[in-house]
Amino acid sequence: MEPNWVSGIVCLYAATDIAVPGDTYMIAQYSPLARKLGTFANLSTHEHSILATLHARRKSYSSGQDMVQQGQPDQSAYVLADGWVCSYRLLASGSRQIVDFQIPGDFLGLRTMLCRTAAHSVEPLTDVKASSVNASQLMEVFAQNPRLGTAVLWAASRDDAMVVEHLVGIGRRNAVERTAHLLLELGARLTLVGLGTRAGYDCPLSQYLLADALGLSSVHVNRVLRELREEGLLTFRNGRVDLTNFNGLVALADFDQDYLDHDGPMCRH
Amino acid sequence: MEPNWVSGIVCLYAATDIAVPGDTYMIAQYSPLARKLGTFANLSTHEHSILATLHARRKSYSSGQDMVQQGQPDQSAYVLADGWVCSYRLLASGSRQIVDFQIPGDFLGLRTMLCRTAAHSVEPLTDVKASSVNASQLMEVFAQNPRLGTAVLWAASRDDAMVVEHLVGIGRRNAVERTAHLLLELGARLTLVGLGTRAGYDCPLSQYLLADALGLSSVHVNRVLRELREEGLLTFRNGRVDLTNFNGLVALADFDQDYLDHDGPMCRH
DNA sequence: GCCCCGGCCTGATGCAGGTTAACGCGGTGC
DNA sequence: GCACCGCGTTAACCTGCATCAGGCCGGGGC
Repeated sequence: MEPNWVSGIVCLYAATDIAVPGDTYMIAQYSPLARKLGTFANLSTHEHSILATLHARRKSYSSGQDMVQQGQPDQSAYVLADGWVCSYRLLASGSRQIVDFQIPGDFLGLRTMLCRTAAHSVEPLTDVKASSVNASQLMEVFAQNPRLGTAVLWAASRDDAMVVEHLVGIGRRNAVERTAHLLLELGARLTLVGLGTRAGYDCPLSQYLLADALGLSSVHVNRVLRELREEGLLTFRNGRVDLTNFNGLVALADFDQDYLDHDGPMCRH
Repeated sequence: MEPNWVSGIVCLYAATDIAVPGDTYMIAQYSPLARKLGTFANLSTHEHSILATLHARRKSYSSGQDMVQQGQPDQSAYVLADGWVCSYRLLASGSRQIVDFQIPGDFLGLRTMLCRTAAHSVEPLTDVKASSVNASQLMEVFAQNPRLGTAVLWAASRDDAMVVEHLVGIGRRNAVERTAHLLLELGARLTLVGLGTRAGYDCPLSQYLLADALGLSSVHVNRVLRELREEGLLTFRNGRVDLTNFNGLVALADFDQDYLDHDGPMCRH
């Protein structure tokens, strides 16, 4: 038998009870996914062990080789354990638009799993470790533990919010603001899974990739990065982003520090 | 008792059986929502009557007055019965980006309902009739009839696909292509609910609104519309869009006619 | 040693689209 | 009647970014 999306949504919606704080552990030892969900709701050891089952079928992919191709029907989703990935759309003109980057702890293709046809391609940017999660597996987790389900849906809706944020950025922010915003967002997301701090993070993106995500040419990305460096705001060199002046960047980019972590269903004010 | 998202998702996922064709009726008499979902899966009279219950609590809103404000927690969603609406984000700079327009048959704020904080504001562009749907009501529909639930989730994921499409457009298409694409997309969506044809449709959008959706200035939108008119591709005047040369537009905009209607979970090839 | 290639950096030039500033027109309030 | 306002339209000017073109550096193959 295959479980069922609708009643899953139904259960999840009611599942807003909070874990007993005493029932939690240090999260440093857990997977990025567990860390991420843990910032959203304290997770019990039992819940951590359920999450661990999602990592059962781990595979490796090397950079360059596509994981999902635009238009292909594909039913399984992935949880990214290690490495960076991007999802993008190709246009007839040959140019491409990167819709989002995925970092450890992120889901890949949750939506694809639902609508059965990939709306965009997915390509690893580094060597990648990911666990494939099929629908029934995920559904069972949801059914066993609605709180986890809520957390996962929260994560998914956070991803959507980021797509909207990129839309707003490309539509209404200039190149410098947009670049600063993207790099701050990546920083915030990486910090959530313990891979970055306010001071900076390691970032395997080339200027070409940044360009495709920002809707700019790589030449102009280069100029923008130089500007940001000369203004003493951030330095991006040798695969490392240093947020020299964090507050200055936040002001420049009109970055909402909260939108990534504090508006989940369990964090009502 | 309040039903629950997770098990709802779980049920929905399995619900891919197709309605018995004999069990359907002419759809002309039904609501836009029913027409839209009907193009995706034949609906029985029983299913139509369930859908009708969603329109129980109908309200009117007049253009100008906001329905949902950015950042406000709000738990109810809406089904749009009549009129046009837009969802947008305001920036600190004062400019705004319209994320999407909603037309009759569309849901408003499904995502907001899930994550409890509005990511963007919603404003009626015309006088509007909408039915507010709270979570438990929707969940009950899902529980009673998973096929309907699947259809609704399909509609929701189609909306997401459109946001991605807008992102791609703003990032990588020029003003003319982007404008043509948006107007074609609106045409396709309106046709689905019986409010348009390949020849054209009524459209209450001002050039200012188009500009905010396309990431352009209104002056430039004017130029672009003139170009499209002079090329004999489309005419937008007095609240009416005439698609003079439909195929030409599709070619110009690299418009994928299928992405709106034929990739739902029930339409696997 | 060589070449090749991917990534970074820079300058020159051109154009798409922003900005500002007008004008016209229909509607509406008084 | 006039004044006002929203919307469409156009022209003149300016600029942010693309495009083209080339140089630099480091790593890998041989």
